[in-house]
Amino acid sequence: MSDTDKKSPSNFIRDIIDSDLSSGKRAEVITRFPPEPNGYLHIGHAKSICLNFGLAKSYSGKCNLRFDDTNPAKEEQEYIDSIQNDVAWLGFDWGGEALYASDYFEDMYEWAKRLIKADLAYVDDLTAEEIRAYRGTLTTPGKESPYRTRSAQENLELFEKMKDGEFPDGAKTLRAKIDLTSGNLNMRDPVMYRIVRAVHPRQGDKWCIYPMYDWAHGLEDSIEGITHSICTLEFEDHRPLYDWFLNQLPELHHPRQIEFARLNINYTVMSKRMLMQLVKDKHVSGWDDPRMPSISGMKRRGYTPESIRDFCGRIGVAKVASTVDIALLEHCLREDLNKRALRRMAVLKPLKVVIDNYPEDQVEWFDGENNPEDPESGTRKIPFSRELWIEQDDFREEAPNKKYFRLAPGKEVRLKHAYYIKCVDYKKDESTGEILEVHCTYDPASRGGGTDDGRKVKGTSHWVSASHGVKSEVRLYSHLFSAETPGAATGNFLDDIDADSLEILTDALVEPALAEEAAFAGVQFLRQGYFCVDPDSTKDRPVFNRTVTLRDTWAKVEKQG
RNA sequence: UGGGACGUCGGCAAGCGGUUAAGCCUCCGGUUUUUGGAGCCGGCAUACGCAGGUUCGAAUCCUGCCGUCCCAGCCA
Repeated sequence: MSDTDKKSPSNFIRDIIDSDLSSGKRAEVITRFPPEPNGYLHIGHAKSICLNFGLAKSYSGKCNLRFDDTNPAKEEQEYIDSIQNDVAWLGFDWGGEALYASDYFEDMYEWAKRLIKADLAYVDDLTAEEIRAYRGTLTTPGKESPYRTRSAQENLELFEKMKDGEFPDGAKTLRAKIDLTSGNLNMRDPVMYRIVRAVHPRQGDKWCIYPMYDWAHGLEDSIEGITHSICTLEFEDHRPLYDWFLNQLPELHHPRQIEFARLNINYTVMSKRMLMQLVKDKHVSGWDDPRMPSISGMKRRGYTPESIRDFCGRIGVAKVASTVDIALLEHCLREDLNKRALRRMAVLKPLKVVIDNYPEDQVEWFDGENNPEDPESGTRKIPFSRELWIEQDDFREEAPNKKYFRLAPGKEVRLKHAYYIKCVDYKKDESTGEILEVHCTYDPASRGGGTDDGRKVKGTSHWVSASHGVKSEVRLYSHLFSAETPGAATGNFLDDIDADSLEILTDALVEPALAEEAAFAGVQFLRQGYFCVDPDSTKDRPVFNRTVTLRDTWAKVEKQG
C-alpha cells in the first residue's frame, strides 16, 4: 500500500497525537472505525476509514473495526457483511475479528448500576413526548422529571425489572442525572437505556434494553483501549457527555474524542437517509448502482481502492465544513487508471466505413500496445479488414473549421495502429439526414499508422473490424444529480436527479480482445474513457460500464465555438 | 448574551510572531504526441471575513463586530 506510505500532510489530529505522545500522556495510538450496521458504506466513510487506519499505521498502532450495534431496530446482518467486504476491498486490515459493541452489553449494564447506586442515574416513567417537553428548548431550560428523586434502591430494582422484561417497550428509561438547565441539551439528563424488543442481529432476543449511543460509545472505546476516538463534527456537543460518563467511572481508561469535518462532495448526496431513499424508491438499481457514492457502487462503476485512498489523502482533514469538488475524485481515478488500464478499441455509436481499395477478403492482424504508459504491458492482436466501424462523431459532412481534424470528404485520418484513410464519398439517407456509410481509400504505405514522407495526419480514429467486432452493451453513466447541491433549489434532493444519468448503448462493437475480460476489470476505450466489465456480462454479450470519460479538450474547444 | 464550532485563491488545504502566503484540483496559455488522452513547461491570493489594538514586525496574539455550520431521537 505504497500510497498511504507517502508522507501524510500535517493536520490538527496529527498535531494532537504528536503532542500526546511527546508529553507522555499516551504511549501508543489506537483508533477505531465504528460503523453502525444500518446501511452500506459510502465515500464519506472511506474518509474516516483512511483517517483511522492511516493514523494507526503511521504511528505503528492499531485500528479496530467495531460495529456500533446498539439499536437492533435498524441493524441487519446484511450490513455487517457488506461493511466488512467494503473495508477489506478498500485495502484495510483490522487484524482478525471484527469487534461488536453488543459484546460489551454485560459490562455496560453493570456500570449503569454503579451510576444508579451513586445516585447519578434514575429510572424515569415519562413518555418520549413528555421527556421532550420537559427537556425545554434551545433557549429555555428544562425541568426535572417527577421521577428524578427516586431512591437508589428503587431505581436499582426498577432497572433490573426493565432488563428482565417486566415493562413494555418505551414504558421506562434509565436517565443520567446531570443538569436540566445546561445550555447543552445533551446534558439535560440524557437517556442511557430504552426498552426495545427487537431481534438483535447477534444477540437475538437476549436483551430487551439497549444502551444509547452516548452512554455506550465511550465505554466501547474505553474497553478497547482506544487512545484517540475520532468522530465527525456533529458530535462536538456530545463530548462533554462522553467525558462526563467516563469521569463517573474513574478507574476506566479515558480516550480522547476528536471531531473532524465529514466529507461532502458536489453533485452527490452523502446522508444515509437519502441514499437509503434512492435505493428503496428505486431511483437507482440498488446500493451498488454505479451512480451511487457507496463503496459497492463505486466498485461497480470501476473505481479502484487505490484511487479512493489517494483521494482521501488529498482532501485533508480539518474542522471546516467544506465541499470537495468531484473533479478531484475523478482526477485521482484517471491518474490511477491511466497507469494501469489496458487500452482497447470500442465503437460506441457505429458508422460503417468501406475501404474501396482494400482487398475484399483480406484480413490483417495488427499489434496494438496494451498501455503506452507501461512498456511491460505487452501487445494484443487487432484484426483489420475492408469494412470497419468508426465512431459517428468522427465523421462530418463538412469540416466545421481548420481545427477540425477528423474525417470529412477529402480529409485524411489515421486509423490507430493501422493505416491512413482518406474519405472519398459517403451515403446518406436524405429523408432522415442519417449518414449510412462512408467510403474511403487507404494508403498501403502508411501501414502501422505512419509514412516516411513526413505527411502530417493529425487526426487518429479508433475503429473495429466489421466482421470481427463483438456486439456489446455499454452503459454510459454520468453524475446522478445535475445540481451541485442536490435539493438546494427546491428543498427536495430528488428534484435534481438527472434523468439522463444513465444512457444505455446496445449497438456498441468492441475489438475481440475485449470479450475476454473478467468482471470489474478496468480498461481504457481509446479516446473515450475508462470502462469496466459489469457483472451482468455474459459470454455472448459483454456489458461495460463507463467509469469516467477521458478529458476532452476538443469537446471544450467545440463548445466555445 | 441558550450551548458548541468554524471563517487563508473558484474548490480543498498548509501555515502555529519575521515565508516571495506551500501543495493539490479546476481554469488559462505553450510544448509534445500514432489516444484532441497522458507527459512536460508556465500563469493563476501584495492577500489571509471585517474593524480596531498589542508588537520593531501579525494570516499567526488580544478585543469587538459580521458571516456560516451543528444541537431540542427512548437514532448514531
